[in-house]
Amino acid sequence: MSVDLQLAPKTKRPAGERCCDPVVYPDVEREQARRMAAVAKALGDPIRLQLVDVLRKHAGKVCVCELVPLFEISQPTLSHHLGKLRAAGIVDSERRGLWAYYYVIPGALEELSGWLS
Amino acid sequence: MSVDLQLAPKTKRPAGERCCDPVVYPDVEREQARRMAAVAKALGDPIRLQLVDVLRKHAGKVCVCELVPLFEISQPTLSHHLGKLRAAGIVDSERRGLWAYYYVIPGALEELSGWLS
DNA sequence: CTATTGCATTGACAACCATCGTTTCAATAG
DNA sequence: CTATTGAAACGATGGTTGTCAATGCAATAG
Repeated sequence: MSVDLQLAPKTKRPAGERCCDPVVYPDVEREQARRMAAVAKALGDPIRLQLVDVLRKHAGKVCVCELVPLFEISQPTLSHHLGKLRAAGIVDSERRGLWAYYYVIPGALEELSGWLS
Repeated sequence: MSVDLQLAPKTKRPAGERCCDPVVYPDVEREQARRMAAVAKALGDPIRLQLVDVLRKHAGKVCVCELVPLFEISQPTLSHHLGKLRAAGIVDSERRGLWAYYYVIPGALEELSGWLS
């Protein structure tokens, strides 16, 4: 994430003049921003953030039935949240018999994490 | 962010038994999750994320009129986005003369950044 | 001082998307 | 067969995102 904009001088000007010239914004930036915003948006719910937290701790895999009692929401709602995290590319699941085991995809949070720090 | 849950064993069980016992979830965790999710939510839009990026780069202050030409949205819409970032405690503004200068509040992203990495 | 110009915020509104529960269903195990 | 897990479908509610119009302020012009 590097922008390098040519910002107009922030000095006082007489009224009647334009404030600043338009600046082109690189498209690459826009794509990166779109990706990172999608991840951030998926994390923008306390339940989903806690879900990711639990899944990251238990690096292996956690079955959905173990997640349900942690939150005061119904099982279908939890399933819905997991589906959103999966759609955002943050987690994935693996079905073994009756149970579905979720895990955080390695590196899924790297881009955002790197940009933030 | 430390959860320390007592997860039930992920072994196969005969049908007819409950999958796992309910587990208490620490309230402290919940508050942290709520705070970080609020920040993530504010960053969950490409425009807002790029706004934060630009403001972080120009650590000083950038006037709104310089931000407008960077995005293909109207000025009021940009103002709304800035308002959301301010409501989330990520940025603040300072008015000098005609212009409003925005800056990222130091440390505003630290908690989320630390949890992510 | 008053009028005018320009920057930024705020409000109202339409269109869209998210959240959540209830119900339903496919798949699996006994 | 029955019981269980987890996901999909539906609808009700509420929140986002965007525009335009109106307002609040600062600074210059007369």
